[in-house]
Amino acid sequence: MALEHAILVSLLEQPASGYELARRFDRSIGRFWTATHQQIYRVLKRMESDGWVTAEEVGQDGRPDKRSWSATPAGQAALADWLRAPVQPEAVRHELAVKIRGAAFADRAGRAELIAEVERYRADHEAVLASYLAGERRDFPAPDPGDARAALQHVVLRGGIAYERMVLAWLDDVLATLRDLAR
Amino acid sequence: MALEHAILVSLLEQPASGYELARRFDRSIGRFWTATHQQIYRVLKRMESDGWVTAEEVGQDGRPDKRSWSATPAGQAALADWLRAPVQPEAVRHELAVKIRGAAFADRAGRAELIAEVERYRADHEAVLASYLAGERRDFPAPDPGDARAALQHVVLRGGIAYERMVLAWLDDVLATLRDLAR
DNA sequence: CTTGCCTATGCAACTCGTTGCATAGCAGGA
DNA sequence: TCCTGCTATGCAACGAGTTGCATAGGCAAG
Repeated sequence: MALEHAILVSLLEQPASGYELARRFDRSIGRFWTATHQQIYRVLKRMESDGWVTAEEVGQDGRPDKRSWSATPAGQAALADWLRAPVQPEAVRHELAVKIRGAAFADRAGRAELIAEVERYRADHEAVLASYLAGERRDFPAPDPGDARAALQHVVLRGGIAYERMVLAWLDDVLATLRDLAR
Repeated sequence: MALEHAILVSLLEQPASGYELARRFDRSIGRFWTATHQQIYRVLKRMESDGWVTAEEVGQDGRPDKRSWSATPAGQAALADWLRAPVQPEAVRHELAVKIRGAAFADRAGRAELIAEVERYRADHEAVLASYLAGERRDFPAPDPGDARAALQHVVLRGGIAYERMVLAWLDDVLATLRDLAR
């Protein structure tokens, strides 16, 4: 599994507590790798016993103490090994595609409800695209050819933007098809 | 979970044995919903006890007997209920994106190996796109406005085609970015 | 004639991931 | 003052998904 490696990347970019990691997985990283706080805490513990990460107790005032995690050299080496391994074929789970094919076996009312649901779904993706574009303007206003980390983060973000644009165009195609059947 | 519903859609399109379903999940349906034969057999059994599907023993000569499954009216009703429910947010697991951000913490040699791996990955997606386009020519040579099932299958396939084209364009962007860092 | 592959179904063990719950201090609003 | 919500960590139980293996007949190639 690769959750370990996603955590390593995140910690190398910036050390963090389990809680902070969980929020990153809700926001930025979670766009291409989801994880709940439970998984993160459990995996961090395993990674600690493997020597991939170390924790430092950080006292805070006005807030509970936290354990700030960093990747160790052994962790970075494990990441390097994993980078060299072949990319696993993705396990796709595209629920909406199943529903669209399922619409062939629904009645008029069911299809009308599906159209409404696709519209809601489309609005969600429009919001995601807007937040990606805002993030791009904020974090990458001018390309810096010397900054490898920024260049790599930016190309991943461009992938997210391209994905969302593709999804929106396809959803328009889906809506046109569904509406055509309703006539 | 939605594996039940993916199976219902597939059986409504065409009754099948567990084995045949597994092959469909390897090929066409598996492009947007993966499942192994183990999962399929187990879920079919549960669906049978829920009354969503029924089996018919089919003797074959030259081959082992099989159990041909069909969706029941109760199964079709369950599918209709599910179609009406909100689409769950997808759990994205995009390993390559993690690796690309991880490349910021790899050395020259590691990045060179990642470039080779991305090229291999790109070739895979090029092959998938070619097979989609061949399938489109084969199955949808001329649009038939009266055939709802075909129209819906076609729009899902167009989604797959759009996805693969987007991925290929993005991988070119990724390769250009990685090669730029190697200079 | 043996070896490997395809059809066809299934059990058992395991890992991964989710859900529900618990604790605990502090901040801000009704 | 009480209630809600945020930071921060974690246990326990469950369900989903994977991996390895087993069985069993037929077919084709070497």
